[in-house]
Amino acid sequence: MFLTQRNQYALRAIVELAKRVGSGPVKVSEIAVAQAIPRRFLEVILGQLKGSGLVTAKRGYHGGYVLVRDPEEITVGNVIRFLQGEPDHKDCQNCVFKLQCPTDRDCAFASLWNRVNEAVFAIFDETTIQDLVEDEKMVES
Amino acid sequence: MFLTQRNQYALRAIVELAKRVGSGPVKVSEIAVAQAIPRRFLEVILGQLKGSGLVTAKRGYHGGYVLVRDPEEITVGNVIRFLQGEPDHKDCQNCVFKLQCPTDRDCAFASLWNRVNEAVFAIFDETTIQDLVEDEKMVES
DNA sequence: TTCTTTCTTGACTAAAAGAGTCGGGAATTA
DNA sequence: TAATTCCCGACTCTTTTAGTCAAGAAAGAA
Repeated sequence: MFLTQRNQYALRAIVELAKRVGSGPVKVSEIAVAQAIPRRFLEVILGQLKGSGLVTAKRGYHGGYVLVRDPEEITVGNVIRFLQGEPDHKDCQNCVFKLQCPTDRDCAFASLWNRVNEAVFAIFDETTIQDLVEDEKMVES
Repeated sequence: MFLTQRNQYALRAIVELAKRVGSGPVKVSEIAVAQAIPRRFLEVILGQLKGSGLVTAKRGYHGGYVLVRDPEEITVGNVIRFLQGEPDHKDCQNCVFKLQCPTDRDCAFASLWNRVNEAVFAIFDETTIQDLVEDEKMVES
C-alpha cells in the first residue's frame, strides 16, 4: 500500500464530495456513512483538508462540506502533496553527493528514490478525482 | 520513503557483499561496520536473506556471508519481492470488481494501486545491485 | 432570543508496525 | 577442545498511525 489509511480516507471523502457537487453542503456524518469511515476521525481529516483550499465548510443547519474545485481539475497528486506537506528532508530527495547529505548513508539510494518518486507522482498527477469517481461507479456495478 | 529501514539495510548488506565478491566469506560484523547497521539486527536480516538463495552463510573460523549470484544479475526488484513475501491480499492488487474483493471498499483504488505498483517495480526491476554499487562509489568520492 | 444542528479544536488513548536486543545453542576449523 | 561465527526464538522499546472525547463556536430555525 502506498498511502496510509488516513490518506485514503481523505481521498475517499473528496471523491464522495465530488459525487455530490451541486447538491449543497454534505455533512460529515453522511460522508462517513457513505464511505464507511469512522466519523470522528473523518472530522479531523476534513478539518485538515480545509487547509488545502480544495474544500470549504459551513456550520449550522444545512452545514457541511463542499468541494470548491472541479473534480476533473483536482488530481490525486494535488491531494497527496498537500497531505504529506513539505517533503521531509530525511527522504533524501535532493542531494546526490555525500557532503551535501543530511542523512549521509542513504545517498547511495538517492537516484533510486528520485526515480521511484517521480514515477509514482507521474501517476498521481495524471489521475483526477473524477477518474476515481468513475472507478467507484464501476466497482459498484 | 518507499522502503523500510530494514529493507534498506538488506539492500545495503547485499551491496556490501557485492563489493567483495571473490574475497571469501564476509562476517556480519564487517558488514555491520561498513554499512553502519546495528549488528544484531543485521544478523536477523541476513538470516532472512538466506532464504532467497541470493546469499549463503558459512559458520566458524573464516565463516561469513557470500553473495552467490552476479551483482549484475540481481535486481532491486528481486530482493524486495523476496523480502515482502507473498503480496498480502489486503493490498487489493488483483481484484477489480467489488464482489471479488476481500477488502471491499478499497477497490475503487485498485486501478491506481496497480499502476503505481507496476511503475515502482519497473524501476526496481531495471536497477541492479551493480548499479547501486556504482552509485555508492559516486557518493564516496 | 433560544434551541438545534453541524463544524472546530486540541488533547487524549489505543493499536500496530517497525526497529533493535539478548542469551544461549550449533557448526566449523584451528 | 577452544575460538569463532553463524543461528534462532523470544523479547523490549520506539514511532507511527488510527481513532476517540468533550467542550466550544457559528449558523440558521422556531
